[in-house]
Amino acid sequence: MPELPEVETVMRGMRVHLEGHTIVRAEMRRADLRWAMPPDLAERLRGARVAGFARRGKYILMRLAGGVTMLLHLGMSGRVTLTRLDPALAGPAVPVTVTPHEHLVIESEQGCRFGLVDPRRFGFVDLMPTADEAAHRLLADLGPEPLEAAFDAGMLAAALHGRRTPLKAALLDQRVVAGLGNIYVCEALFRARLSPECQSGTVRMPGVRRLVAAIRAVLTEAIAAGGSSLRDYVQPDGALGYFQHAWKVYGRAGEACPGCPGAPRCAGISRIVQSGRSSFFCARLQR
DNA sequence: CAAGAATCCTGTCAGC
DNA sequence: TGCTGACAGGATTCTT
Repeated sequence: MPELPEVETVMRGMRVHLEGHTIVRAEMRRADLRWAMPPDLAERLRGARVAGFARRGKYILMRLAGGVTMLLHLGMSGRVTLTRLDPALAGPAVPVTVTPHEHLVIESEQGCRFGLVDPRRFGFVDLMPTADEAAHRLLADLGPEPLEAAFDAGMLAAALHGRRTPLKAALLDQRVVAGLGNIYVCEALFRARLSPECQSGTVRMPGVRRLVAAIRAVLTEAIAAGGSSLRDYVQPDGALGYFQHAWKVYGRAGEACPGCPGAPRCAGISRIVQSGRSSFFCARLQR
């Protein structure tokens, strides 16, 4: 579920509430996520100081002072809750989540409680030496970070070159660019006026430039809005992201296209299925 | 090799 | 109200 903007929002929340803290309690309630959590996860977290956080694509990296990194992926339904245990400390006292789907709980000496909730259990948690982060099998093949300078039209054009797969599928491929998911690919393609069905390798340079700009813009705006809330995603403090109100095409099948007001030949927003996932687009505007 | 389908799992919602 | 089937933000693995 969570795509780059939601993962970035969660990571920032963890940074604010946990950085510099010392873990005093860790409890693994259910280890069998997509892949099993390391059996010794809880004991390796206990006593560690949280040194800092990073994000790579849709992955959160929590670095511990002892040279260990906890890798966290939220899958489709993963959610993080952060609550204050001590009501004397700043911030509202939030009731502790009661759900059978809270699989990992971490508490800090400074009074923060972290919970990982994931009903579908497509997410996962792993540990690795911080020095080996780049070589982790799930991180090693990731493409460029779309909000970093290295991601530009030349790089994207090279990644798309020779590909016959539909553009939609290429952009969902985390080796092409890291962090995009179904929602933001649909939105970026709409902004770039490119069809999700067009063959990746045939997109000309002006289109690739529009696409790079559109990806950057939609992600930047979504992060500023705290991500998109739908179904079960909320920010770690419980607040709703509000970027879902800014969607132009995602989930809007049958509605009028906001890009061609009054155009007689615009059939509105279409929904098609590509490699098992819904694509939303305007067939008049996106070619 | 590359493209698409199947798969993991649970919750929600539309339609009958 | 209750049941059934479709569908959901992901990413790997299996088929063609």
